[in-house]
Amino acid sequence: MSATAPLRPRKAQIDRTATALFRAQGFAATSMRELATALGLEAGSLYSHIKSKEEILHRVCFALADSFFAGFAAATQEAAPVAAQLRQAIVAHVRVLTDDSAASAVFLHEWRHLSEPARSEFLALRDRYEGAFRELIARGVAAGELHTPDPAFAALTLLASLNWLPSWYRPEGKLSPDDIAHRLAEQLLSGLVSVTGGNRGVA
Amino acid sequence: MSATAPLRPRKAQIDRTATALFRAQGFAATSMRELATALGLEAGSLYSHIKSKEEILHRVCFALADSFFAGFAAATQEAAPVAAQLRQAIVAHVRVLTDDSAASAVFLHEWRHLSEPARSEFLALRDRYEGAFRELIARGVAAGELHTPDPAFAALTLLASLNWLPSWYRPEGKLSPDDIAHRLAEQLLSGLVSVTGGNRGVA
DNA sequence: ATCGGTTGCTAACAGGTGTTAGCCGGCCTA
DNA sequence: TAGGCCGGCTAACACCTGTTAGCAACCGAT
Repeated sequence: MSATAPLRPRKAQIDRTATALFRAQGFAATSMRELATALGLEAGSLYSHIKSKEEILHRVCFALADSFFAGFAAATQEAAPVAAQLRQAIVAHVRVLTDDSAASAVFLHEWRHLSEPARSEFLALRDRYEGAFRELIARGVAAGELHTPDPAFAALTLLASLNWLPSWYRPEGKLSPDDIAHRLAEQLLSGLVSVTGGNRGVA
Repeated sequence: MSATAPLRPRKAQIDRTATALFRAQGFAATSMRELATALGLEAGSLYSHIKSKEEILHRVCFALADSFFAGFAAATQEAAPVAAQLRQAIVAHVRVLTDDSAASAVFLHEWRHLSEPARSEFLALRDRYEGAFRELIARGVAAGELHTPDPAFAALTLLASLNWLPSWYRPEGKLSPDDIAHRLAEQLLSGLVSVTGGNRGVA
C-alpha cells in the first residue's frame, strides 16, 4: 500500500469527524447531512473536498491497514526469538488500535460497506495480515517456543482479543497503551491459569 | 428476562431471514423491501406479523442475552473449582455463539441501533454478563487458581477472543463447537507460550 | 351460505438519502 | 482594478426508506 499525500486540513477534519460518527453509529446510519452539521457545513459543501461518502470509508480502512502492516513489519524485522517477535507484534497492533481507536473501530466493523473491488482488496489485505500472525505462531511452535494445536485458530483468537480494545479503551484510563499491550501479551502468551506444578495439561 | 411465547412460523421465519441479512449487511443497510423479497413477500406484508423493523432487532438481541445468561447459570451452578467453572462458562458461551452465529453476530454488533430505553437495558444486561465473568475470574485469583493483575481486563479480553467466533465459525468446519470451546479454554487459560522451566514470568 | 380471522398486495404517505449544478462572496495575485 | 480560485450555500434531483390503510382471497367454523 503506497503512502498518500497529506490531506488538506478540511479534508482531514472531514475524515476525523466522519470516522467518529461511523464508529458511534455505523456507516449506513450516518447521513452526509449529519456529518455536515457536525462540521458546521451543509451537506452539499462536503463535495468540494471529497468525491463520495464511500471515499471516506475507503480512505480510513486502507490507511489503518497501512498502519497495521507497518507496525507488524517493524516488530518482526529483527532476528529475535519468535516469542519475542510475537510480543512485539502484539505491542505494535495495540499501538495502532489505541492511537486511533475510532478509525480502528471503523476498520474492524464497517469494511463491509465498501463496494467492489475495494472490498475484496480489503479482505485480501486482512487475510494477509492474519496470515503473518499465523506464520509467526507456526514458527514459534516449530521452534518449541509456543504451543498450540492450530496456529490459524490461535492467531484469530489472539487478534480477536486485541481487537476489542477500540470498544473500551479510553486514553484517560489508568493504563497506557504500552501497559495494555504488555499486559495483553502476558495474558495471551502465558494464559490465566496459575502454574502450580502439575496442573498444566489437565483436561 | 422472561421467556416468551413461541413465535408463529411466519414470524419466526421473518426473524431468521432478517437476522441473516442484518448479520451480512448491518441493520441500517438492510431494507424492509429487501427482507420482504427474501421471504417472497412485499414489504407491506411484513407488518401483518411484526410491529416494526426495530422490533425484530429487539427480539433477536434480548433472546440471545437470555441464552447467554442461561448458559452461564448452568455452567456455574455447581460448587466446582473456579477454573473448572470458568472452563464451563467458556464452553457455554461458545455453545450459544455457535448454535446461532447469525443471531450472535447481530447481538454483538447491531445493538446500537436499538432505541432507548431498550438500548440502555441491553447495555446493562451486557455489563451484568461481563460482570459475572469478572467475578468468576476474581474468585479464581483469590483462590490461587488463576492469575491476572486485572480480572476486569482479563474478562473483557477473554470474551473478546470468544466473540470472534460468529465471524469465522462454519458448522461444516472440521471442529465441532465443543472442540472449539475446549481448545479456546485451553488456549486462554494456559496461554500460548510453552512452559519450559524458567520462562514463566519473563518480562 | 355467511362470517370472522389471517395473510398478502397495492398504493400511498411522509420523510430521508447521496449527490449535483449554479451562484455568491472572499481572498489573493498580476 | 480585475480575474481566478476556493469554499460554502441553496435548491433540486432521483431515488430510497419505514410504515399505514384499504382491499381481496382463502380457509375454517357455524
